Amino acid sequence: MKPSSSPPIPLKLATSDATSDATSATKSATKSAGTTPPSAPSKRGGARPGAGRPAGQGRYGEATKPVRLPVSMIDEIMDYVATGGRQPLPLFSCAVAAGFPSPADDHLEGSLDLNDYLVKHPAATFFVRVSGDSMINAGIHEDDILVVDRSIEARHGKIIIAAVDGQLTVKRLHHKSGKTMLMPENDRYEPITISDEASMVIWGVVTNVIHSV
Amino acid sequence: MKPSSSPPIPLKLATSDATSDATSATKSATKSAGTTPPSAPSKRGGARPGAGRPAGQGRYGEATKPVRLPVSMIDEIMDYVATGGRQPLPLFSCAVAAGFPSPADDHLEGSLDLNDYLVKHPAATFFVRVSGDSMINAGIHEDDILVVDRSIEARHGKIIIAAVDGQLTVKRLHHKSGKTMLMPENDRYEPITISDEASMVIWGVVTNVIHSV
DNA sequence: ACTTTTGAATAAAGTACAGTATTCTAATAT
DNA sequence: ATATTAGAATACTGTACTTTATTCAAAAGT
Repeated sequence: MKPSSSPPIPLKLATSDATSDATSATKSATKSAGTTPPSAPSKRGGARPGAGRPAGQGRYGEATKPVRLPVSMIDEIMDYVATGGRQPLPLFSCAVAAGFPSPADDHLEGSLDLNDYLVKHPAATFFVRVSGDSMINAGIHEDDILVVDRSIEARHGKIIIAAVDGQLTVKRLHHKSGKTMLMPENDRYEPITISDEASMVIWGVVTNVIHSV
Repeated sequence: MKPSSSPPIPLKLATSDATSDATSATKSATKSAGTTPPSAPSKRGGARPGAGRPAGQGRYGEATKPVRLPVSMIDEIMDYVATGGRQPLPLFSCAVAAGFPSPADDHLEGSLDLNDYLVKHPAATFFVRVSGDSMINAGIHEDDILVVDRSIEARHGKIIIAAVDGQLTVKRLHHKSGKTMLMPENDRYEPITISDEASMVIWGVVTNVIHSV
């Protein structure tokens, strides 16, 4: 699928090459000088400094440099470049503005890159799609996507992803007087007591919940 | 693979300049073979097909091609390439596995790229940081980040970002019998009736809520 | 027989170059 | 005076070419 909805790069169509044969034109003019009166050659477009194509008129509005890239990634890279690279999108805030009516800038907090914001440890991060509503009071709903970081230590009170009896669950981890429990946040569910620590494998700590409205 | 099976004639042009002194000296020494016996040159490393550096031994393990890139993005691109390009992280699911104990693969749903998932229209998307708890029952908490898409039509029932009297708010949009209202989802707040449509500017429709646990 | 040395073969990498595209102005035409 | 045109200047672009790096096996050494 090609989600390139916004083409910010103006692609210029290659026109045919009628205009660019300066050399041959000059040559023919020089050659024809013998047959044509010497005054014939047009004298338009005088020689002068400052003529020529201005810089920054290229596809990218700036200088370019050839770089070698693995062939398998070239398409993806071109896409990446065409969409302006990593796209930190603007971040606004609902905070009460100083005066009003308030221009957009009064609300502008800066810009935000989702990957930077949500994925602090790319090699240790994965996602989990939620099923069930056992953590509804923690704001975790069915079909939400959880951002999970394996590199964060699973401490008491953290919301974790754990495999219990081969079943993947999201619960809040409780360590209390030597006992380990997995606490749901929904009155209709009961806490799970972990009698044998070996029967539970903690996959990681939930850092964010992504909910679709 | 390589359409040109015929080996091109390897012509080496002596273009080096810095070494020209030494080279020419050596050359002349070598060339003036009168001094050196013709049998002298070592015969090791015999000529044979199949010798040479194997393909795929380069930095990327595959063929490369020079591509022109805007200079301002080269560093970023090299980073992008070095990290393996866009990194769709694994997505798991809590769904009940067929058997157990269940290996991780039983839960693997695929992979997910956050930007693809959350930002459908990059040019029309921005983020809003939430303040206040007027939408708490919609699962929107203080300091959550909202993903907002300007290109989605603000219909009745959608959660929207609107500027009312210069104040940015998130509410559910109600159109009812010709009246427009902004509905909070928290009993402690009152609906806002929009008497003058001109006093409200709808910025966009909320598509996702990102919550930090 | 085994190890070490050596140069050819070949791929990788970077860059220079030739060809192309574009703009500006003087010369010409209206 | 105004509009049009042609040509020079110069930036953009892709790729061919040079240079560098690496591997392999034959030859030489032990």
